[in-house]
Amino acid sequence: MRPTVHDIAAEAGVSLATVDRVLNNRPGVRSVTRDKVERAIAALGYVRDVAAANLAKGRTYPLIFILPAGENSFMRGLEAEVRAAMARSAAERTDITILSVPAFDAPALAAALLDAREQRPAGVAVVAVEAPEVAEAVKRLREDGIAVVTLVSDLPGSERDHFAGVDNIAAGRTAGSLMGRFLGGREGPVAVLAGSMLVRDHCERLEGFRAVMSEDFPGRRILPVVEGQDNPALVETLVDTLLDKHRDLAGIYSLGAGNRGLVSALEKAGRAKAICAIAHELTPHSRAALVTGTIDALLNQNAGHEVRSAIRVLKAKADGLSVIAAQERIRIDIFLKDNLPVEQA
Amino acid sequence: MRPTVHDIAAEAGVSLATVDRVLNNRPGVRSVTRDKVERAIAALGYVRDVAAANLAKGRTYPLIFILPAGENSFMRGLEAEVRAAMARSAAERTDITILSVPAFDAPALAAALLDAREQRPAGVAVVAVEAPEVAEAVKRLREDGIAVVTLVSDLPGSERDHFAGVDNIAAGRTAGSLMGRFLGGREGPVAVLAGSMLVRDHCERLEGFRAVMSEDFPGRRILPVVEGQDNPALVETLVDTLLDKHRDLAGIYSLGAGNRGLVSALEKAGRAKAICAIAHELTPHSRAALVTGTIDALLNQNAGHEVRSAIRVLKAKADGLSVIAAQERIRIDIFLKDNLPVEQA
DNA sequence: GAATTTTTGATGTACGTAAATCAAAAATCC
DNA sequence: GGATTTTTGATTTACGTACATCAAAAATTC
Repeated sequence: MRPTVHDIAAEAGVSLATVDRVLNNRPGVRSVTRDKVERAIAALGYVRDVAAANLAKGRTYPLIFILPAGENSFMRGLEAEVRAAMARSAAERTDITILSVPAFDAPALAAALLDAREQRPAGVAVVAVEAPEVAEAVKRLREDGIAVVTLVSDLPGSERDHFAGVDNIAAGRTAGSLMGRFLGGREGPVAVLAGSMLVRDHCERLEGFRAVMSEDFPGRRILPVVEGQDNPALVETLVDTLLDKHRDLAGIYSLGAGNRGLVSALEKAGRAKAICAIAHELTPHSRAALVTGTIDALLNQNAGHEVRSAIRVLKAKADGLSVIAAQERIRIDIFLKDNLPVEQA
Repeated sequence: MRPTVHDIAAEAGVSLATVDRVLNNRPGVRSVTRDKVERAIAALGYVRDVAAANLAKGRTYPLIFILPAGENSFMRGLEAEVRAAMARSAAERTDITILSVPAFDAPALAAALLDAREQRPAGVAVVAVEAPEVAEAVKRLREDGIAVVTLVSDLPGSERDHFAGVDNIAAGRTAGSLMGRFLGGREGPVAVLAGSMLVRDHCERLEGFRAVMSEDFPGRRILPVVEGQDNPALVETLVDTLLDKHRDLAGIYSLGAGNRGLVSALEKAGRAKAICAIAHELTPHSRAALVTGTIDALLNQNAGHEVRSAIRVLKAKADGLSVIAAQERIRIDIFLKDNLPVEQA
């Protein structure tokens, strides 16, 4: 059987109360006694029963998630995952609130962060927009002892505790590698479609993509980036123009959202099969396009994993514990039509 | 606050003892009373506090993992993950034992299963070899009320409770898709290297690979399968022969283990860059080969996920609970040199 | 060495559930 | 309607930890 506090008390020859004082860093223990207890803990290999401890403490973690509003499928999926986590809140001793802010709007985001601060949560998870006022707001939260985790899109240089998201430079590189290889010897330039250069994840994907293209496929011409604001209608118009202007277009890398617009533009023009399209995020729309062949490969970050990781990290930080970075790393999934996960109900 | 058994008792107007009888299916409750309690549970949205319940029960789950012996890197990684789970056993209330059997040896595996049965565990996880005697042994375990999960390689048609592994047909299809696209218009046949056709996972990968090649890339010639027994030395000899015999070889799909042999044969022959190699499982060796470019793509199943899923399922089955299949689905990871996870310490 | 402060022990309650016992009440049978 | 069986209530103990209180013992100070 696994040792308990009683066993430690017996082993160390002290009372239960003293063991408790040592375990929970309560004052009033001589250092010799403390040593005795710590030796007993080490000797028996005692580990606190977290379930029993949480039960006794009855502690809960009030957390706030700040997510962009709008019809972006990925973000709505992310929100669904947060709601799923809310359903588990009883078991996980969390108390989660969702705050919605306009997409790509730094002032609104900063205001929402300060709003969140008023509620004195244990932690805040936020899909960041890169701006000084946002970084400043994050700093204020941290000063109040509120843990802050950036979600999906990071805010480097700020004082956030952790970033729960994928390595977007690697994602861009992967997209570049796939694009280069899929195109093989085929002629023609490649277009890049982003949401907004205000968010870090998009910038990084672009950086990674360009790096691989120039290193490994230097002959391929990359057209200037087009920003679609993650808005399907705008994206469709932009792609219409691209297709019209570049009759020899070989590939499109869509590194943001708004895939619906991309897909309908390609299909409308009858160039879905001819053009190699690589996009991000597995949503019902992008999934369908992958199956029909309009999209050739999808890079995905698992929103569920990201949300669960953010919660784990926030709880740990709120308790002043460190996290095992490797364990919280979010992987980049690559989906072809052949390895799509079965659709969930 | 979340409702407790006391709240249900009050709401239903019965005693705590009666609530307990209903919750734990104990006898001696009239159906009218049972209904009353169940309505109260539904009305209050009561969910059992699993942590508290486990604490009170003090239940542990004795589990046995049966793994193939030998120097197969993937299997050793799998074993390491099982050992990691053993380290967590206190927190998870499991008591895990590992049994090692020779690889691809059905009689030995069947004997090990019956051995495991003698220890009356709550559940057994096994890397299956497909043979009637193995299926028969699994049946005996199930008759004794022992939960059985196949791990990595399945045993379809047997009475196992669950398969914790990837969809290997999809994995083979994915490999085929990548191979076809990476080769593009390049000339030359493709070789296929397996471990043994005695294990289901290898058969299925081959099936998926051949299906995609004939559907999507019908012009490409696929050479007859070569079996390397997951043995690096044997694999190297076989690949030497292949390279010698087919001077125009365009690609190699290695669907089993023994990547070390494949890599050294390719590099020795100076044809590492010219031949498109797709292999399975991320190990230190295959990782290095991916970085240098000898291997072009790696398909991977995350051994840690598989082990943890197997344990969750075994615990649930031991308690007679059902599992959410979608939640236990293991994904197929695709790694290129650009999206390799950072090496862990 | 007496007074004071610090350290330690003993004990009890709480968290939410499981499981058992015994008595009381209600339903069923003849 | 009395005897019997079934159902329900009341109460207790336990799981492993947290946390509080009060008294006793030990160490420190003057």
